[in-house]
Amino acid sequence: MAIHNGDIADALNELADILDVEGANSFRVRSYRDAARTLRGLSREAADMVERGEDLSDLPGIGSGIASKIRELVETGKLSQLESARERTSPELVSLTEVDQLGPKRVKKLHEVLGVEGPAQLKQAAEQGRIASVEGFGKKTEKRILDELERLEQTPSSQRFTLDRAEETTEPLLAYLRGLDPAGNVTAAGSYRRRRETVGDLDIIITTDDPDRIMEAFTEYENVDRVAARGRTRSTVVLISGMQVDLRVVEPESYGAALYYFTGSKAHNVATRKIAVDRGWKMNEYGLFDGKRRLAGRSEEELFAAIDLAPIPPELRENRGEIDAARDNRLPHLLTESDIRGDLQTHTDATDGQLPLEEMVEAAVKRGYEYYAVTDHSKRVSVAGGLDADALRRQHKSVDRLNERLAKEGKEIVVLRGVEVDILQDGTLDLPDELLAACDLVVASIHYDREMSEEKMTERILRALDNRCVNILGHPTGRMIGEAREPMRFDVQRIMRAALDRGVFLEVNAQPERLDLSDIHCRRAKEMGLKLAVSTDAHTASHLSYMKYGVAQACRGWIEADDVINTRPLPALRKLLER
DNA sequence: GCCGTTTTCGGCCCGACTGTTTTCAGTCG
Repeated sequence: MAIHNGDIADALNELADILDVEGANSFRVRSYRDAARTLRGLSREAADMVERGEDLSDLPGIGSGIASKIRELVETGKLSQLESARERTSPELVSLTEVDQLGPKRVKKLHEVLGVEGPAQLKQAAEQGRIASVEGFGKKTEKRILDELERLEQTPSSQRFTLDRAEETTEPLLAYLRGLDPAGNVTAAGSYRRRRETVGDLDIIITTDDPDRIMEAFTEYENVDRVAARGRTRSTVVLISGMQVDLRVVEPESYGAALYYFTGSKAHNVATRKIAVDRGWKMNEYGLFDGKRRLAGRSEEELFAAIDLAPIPPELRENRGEIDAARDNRLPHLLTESDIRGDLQTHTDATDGQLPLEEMVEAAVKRGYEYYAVTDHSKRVSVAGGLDADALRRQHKSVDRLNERLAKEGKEIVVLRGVEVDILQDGTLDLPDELLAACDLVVASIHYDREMSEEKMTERILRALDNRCVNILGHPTGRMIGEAREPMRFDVQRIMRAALDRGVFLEVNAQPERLDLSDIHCRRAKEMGLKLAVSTDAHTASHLSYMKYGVAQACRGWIEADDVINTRPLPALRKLLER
C-alpha cells in the first residue's frame, strides 16, 4: 500500500485550491475539500477499500466522481486532472491565497489585470502602486498586501501552535479577560477547546454588560502586536507570539449557541445545523430558532437537548460519527486524567532526563499515581547516554532499594523496572533478551534509521513485536509536529493487528510535539480492540503534567478508560504485561 | 461535485467586518 489517506486528501485539496482561483463553481470546490476532510478523518485506508473493491461513494461527501479520482490515485499514484490543472494555473499563483485578505477572487483579478504570477510580482506591483488602481482594490488594500508580504517573508504563514504553546499564550489572556468582568463568562472555543493537536488561531467567547470597554481593553492587551479588526461584537488581534485571536461578545441567552458555533468543527456544525433545518428550524451563533421564537441558546446542553442529542464532548465534534452516536445514546464515556493510575514511559538523569530517579518518583507521588515506570534509553541512543546492560542492572537495583524505602515510608506507589529499548535497523532489540525478560515493563521504540521502504519498516517493527519481552511500542510513528519529522511509513493496520495478536500495546505518547499515536490511529486501535498505554515520556518532573495532552488525544480517538492499560490497578496491569 | 422520507434538479450556512463603494463584494471563520 503506497498511498495513504493524507496523500489523497492533499491532492484533492490542491485541486480545490487551483479550481478556486480559476473561478470554478464554489460548491464544486467545496466538494473536493469536504471529500479531503472525510479522508483525513477516516479510520481505514481508502487504498485498502479500493483493493477490496469496496464502494468509496458510500463515504460521506464522496460520490461517483471523486471516488473514481481516488481510484486513479490509488492505482496509478497520479491524478491526471490535477496535473493538467497545475499546468493551467501555477502553484505559485495559487499560493497567493495564503496572503491575508487575498482570496481566490482577488488573486484571479490580479492575475488577469496585472499579470501577477506569484509573490515576487505581487510585491513589485504593490510597491509600484499598481494594485490600488485595480477595480475593487484601493490604497488601503495595497498597503495591507505589502505589509502582509513582508511579514510572510519573516514568518511563514499558516503557523500552527502545539497545544502546550497555545496554552502558554491563551491562559494568561483568558485570566486577563476574566479580570475585566468577573461576572461574565469567558471561554476559549475553536480547536483549542476541541483539544486538537495543533491550534491555528483562537476564538474567545465572552458575555459582558459593557462590550465597548471589553473590546477596548482586549485590543490594548499588553501582548497584542497589531489589531486586525475592531467591532462591537467581534475584534481580531494578532499577539506577539503570532497567534491570531478573535474575541466575540455575545448576550447571555446566546452564550451556549456562540460557544457551540465557534467550537466547531465546521463539519460537525454543518451536520447538526442540518438536523435543525430538517425540522424547519434555524441554528446559528445566536441560538436555535423556530421562526423568531428562540428554542435554545443559553447553554450547549440546552441546544443538544432541543435537537434530541446527548451532549457531545468538544473532543468528538469532528463529524466522524458522533452525531449518530449521540442520537442513539451510545457516545463513549471518554477517558479522563483521573482514570490514569500511573505513567509508563519516563526518563531520568541516568540518560537524557534532567532529574534523578528519586525526584521523578516524588513528583509521581504528588500526582497520586499507584505505579510509575522508569524507562531510560538503551545504549544505541548514544546522544542520550543510553544504558548498556550493566548500567540498566544497576538502575534496577536502585529501583528495588527505592521501592523498599517507599514502602517503609508508607507511600502507596510502586516503581516499575522498565526500559525504552531501541529497535535496531534489522528489528532486533538493543539489549539482550534475558535482561529484558527481567524487566517489569519493556517499551520498544525506533529512534534511528527512520528512512526505509514501507515494506522493510513494517518487517522491522513486526520482528520487534515478535520478541516476547516487548510490552509497548513507544511513539509508534515517530512523527514530530511542526519539526517536519514526518511519521515513518509502515503498514499501520498490519502492525496494529500484529500487536493485538501478540499482546503488545501501542503508546499514546503525550509529549505535545509528538502526540503519537494520532487521534485517527487511536480510533482505529479501539475499533479493533487493541489497547493503548498513555504515557508522558517525561524527561523532567514538570513533563508528568503532559498526561493531559495524551488523554485529550485519546479522547479525540473515542478512547474510554477500559481501552487504556494504565487505568488498571497494578495487579491487573501486571497481568496484561505477561505475554 | 454531492445529495435526496417535500427532491434525480436545484439547492448547497451565514453573519461580521473591511474597504471600496453609493449599495456591495470579498474574505474570514
